[in-house]
Amino acid sequence: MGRIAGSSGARTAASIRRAGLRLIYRRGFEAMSLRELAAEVGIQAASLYNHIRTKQDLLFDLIREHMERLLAHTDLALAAAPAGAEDRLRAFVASHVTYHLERKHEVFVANFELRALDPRHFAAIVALRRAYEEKLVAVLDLGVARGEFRIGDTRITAYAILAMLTGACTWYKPEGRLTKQEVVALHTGLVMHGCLGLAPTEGRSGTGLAALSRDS
Amino acid sequence: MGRIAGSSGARTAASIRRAGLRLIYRRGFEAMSLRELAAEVGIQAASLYNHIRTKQDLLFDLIREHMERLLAHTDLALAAAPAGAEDRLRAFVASHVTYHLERKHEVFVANFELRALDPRHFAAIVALRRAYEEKLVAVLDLGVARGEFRIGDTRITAYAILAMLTGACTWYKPEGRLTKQEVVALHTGLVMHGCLGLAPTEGRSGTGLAALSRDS
DNA sequence: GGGTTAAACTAACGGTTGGTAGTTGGTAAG
DNA sequence: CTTACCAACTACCAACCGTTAGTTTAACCC
Repeated sequence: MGRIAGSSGARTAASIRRAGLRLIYRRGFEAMSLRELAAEVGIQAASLYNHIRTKQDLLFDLIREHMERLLAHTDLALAAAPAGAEDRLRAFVASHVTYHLERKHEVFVANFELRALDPRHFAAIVALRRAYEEKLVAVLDLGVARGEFRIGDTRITAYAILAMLTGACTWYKPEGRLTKQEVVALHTGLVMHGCLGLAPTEGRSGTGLAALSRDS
Repeated sequence: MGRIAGSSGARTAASIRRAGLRLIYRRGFEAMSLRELAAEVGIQAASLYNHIRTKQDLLFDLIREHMERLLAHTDLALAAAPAGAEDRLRAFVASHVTYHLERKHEVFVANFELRALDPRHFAAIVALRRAYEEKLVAVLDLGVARGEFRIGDTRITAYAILAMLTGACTWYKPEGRLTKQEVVALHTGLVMHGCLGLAPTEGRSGTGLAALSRDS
């Protein structure tokens, strides 16, 4: 048999990427075999090589593409936000959560299959991640510089915020109890109050509201 | 060759678990081969089967053991805490972060290799995870009932908090810039202020402190 | 419509995988 | 001091892995 009637390179390539993402998400990169992927697409395993260079390259491309889209999305959101730190943090949180809730598979793969990348590819992705984290750190630094935020260490706080926000897409289901907007609002509330609050105290404090007013 | 001079079943079994945990953490469960594991332990692959039933069972045992230890650790911390919601939340956060920073490998495996479990084992672990989450939800519910916490949805908030706290052990390094105590303090601050603050508002607010005082 | 290219196929490669069978010698209880 | 058991070994499956080679046919371009 040769080429199949109606087949199109671009369509097959897209199908491979879509199926690959889903399979890696569900079974893990190492656990997914190329025969399995090919079956999902509806072609033979060897035919995959008309569209990908290696299995490793497929993973790398998927992750890199996701990271670049994420960076672009964030730049857009931040560019549209006012100059104030609180507004920018709000914009970042909303952008991050919204984007992540809509890209569950990509997020999972990009976060938890990094170790399957070879050193070269790994370094490239880590650089992109770093660039992304830096955007949040910059917002937090701005807030600290302007006296709007009370936080201990902006980098660690950024990591904590990102972990919290990203975590949402491990349990979020579109048909679930909460709407996307509610999830965004809830996380925005947690982050804003976490950052606007007091610096962590080592001692005991009274009631929450008392502790808050102590600083205002 | 038969049994090797000085070999002991208990010691080998422990060595297998230790090496297995490290290898699964570093390379992933599917990527780790039993020959690789055996080499790390210093025996032949087939000899592993004197100590484990299957590869799958090794993973399950490692995760289950971790979850049970985590539950016990938390129970202890909560039992020692006062009855107030804020104190109990503080105790939970400190317990969780401390324990997790010390068990980086276990945490990673227990969180990200769940999909490698077959349905039976998967269900068992999910039940344990649920039980753990429930402990935090209970603390949050208590705080809401006593009017100490201002949060939207206790279950989602619990997920968000857990994601944030657990995230710490993906970047924490014992020899790093911050001490364990500082990491605990920082996360405690974020969580406490996040929970003691306002319920999330949909509109825009002024400065952070103004927003806080609006509700107090 | 002839020639080129794209995209599928079949067949197979060397290597690895988790797991089993059967054997052997050290360990320890009686 | 015997004997039963434990924990290692060697040897070997059948299945599967990612990948390559070579072939065939549909689609596209001039």
